[in-house]
Amino acid sequence: MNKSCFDELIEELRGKGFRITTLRKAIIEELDVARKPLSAAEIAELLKRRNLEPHKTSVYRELGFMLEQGIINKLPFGEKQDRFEIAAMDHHHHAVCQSCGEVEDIDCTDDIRRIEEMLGAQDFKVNYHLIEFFGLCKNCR
Amino acid sequence: MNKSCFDELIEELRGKGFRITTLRKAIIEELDVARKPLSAAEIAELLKRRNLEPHKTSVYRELGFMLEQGIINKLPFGEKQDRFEIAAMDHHHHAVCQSCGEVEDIDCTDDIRRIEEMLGAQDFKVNYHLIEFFGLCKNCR
DNA sequence: TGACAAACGCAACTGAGTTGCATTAATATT
DNA sequence: AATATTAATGCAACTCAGTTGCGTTTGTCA
Ligand SMILES: [Mn+2]
Ligand SMILES: [Mn+2]
Ligand SMILES: [Zn+2]
Ligand SMILES: [Zn+2]
Repeated sequence: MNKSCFDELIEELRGKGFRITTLRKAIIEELDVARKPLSAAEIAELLKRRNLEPHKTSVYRELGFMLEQGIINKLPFGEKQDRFEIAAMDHHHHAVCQSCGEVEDIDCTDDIRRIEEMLGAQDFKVNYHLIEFFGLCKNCR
Repeated sequence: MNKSCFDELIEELRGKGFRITTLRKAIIEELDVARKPLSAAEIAELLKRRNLEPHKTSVYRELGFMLEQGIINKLPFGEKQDRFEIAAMDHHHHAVCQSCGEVEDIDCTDDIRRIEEMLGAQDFKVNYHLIEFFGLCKNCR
């Protein structure tokens, strides 16, 4: 259970001279509370429940901004929409339930390191990797 | 070095009663020769060099058909376009060069199995996984 | 060689994400 | 508190990958 990072992120942005807008706070908070990768449409839906209805352009621009600032990561799950997750947690991957959509964080650093060492030995320099598992969670199987 | 599977695939389709059209043959052959994941646009470009200029609808429909038949797999690399690869090779993953686009097949079955066993122990039943590495190949680093 | 359905081409559409530009609002300054 | 500055926003129009409906062509087989 990773702790909230809302306050730290807000302070980081304020410190860099960026404005703390209603939308910015709300998106960071939703991502922080969700603690799992959300699509732009899912974020928009969550914002609606707070009576915020920003234009989709603003949501995408804010997500783009947060990516630039390294606050979030973009995770392609092989769906049509991209998904976004708070970056301020230890590097990890996911087990995604195809039935209920639940997402479990998984740590497989050691196993991945082994693969990347093998690639390194073949003179391939890994910059990043895409590693996600899909199936059925314990509630849905 | 995996051997060609063009003839087997054509016979399999003929046996199932599907027609062997110019486009169908050409797409299978391009994927078979390329031996790496190709996007629909890349396939269209390769077809042009054979003086075939099918409508993009036909390319997408043919790729859809081949997916249904299990002849190819769709691999989301986190790019805008999907990529497609002949399925008739042993299950594997890729090291993709971000500079020259070269793709190396990699076998990391043992390491992945370890992760999936861990997930199984947590009662998560893995159906499939998405595992690709991105970086610089030995020629580009 | 002709009949038939699978495959094809075309036009129009969809849906996620982007761009240019005018307007609004968060912050700094007075 | 009022004002100036410009980052952030809203809107309309766009892009681009992929899809759909439908009429036409063509591979296969009798
Ligand atoms: Mn996560
Ligand atoms: Mn491959
Ligand atoms: Zn589930
Ligand atoms: Zn390279």
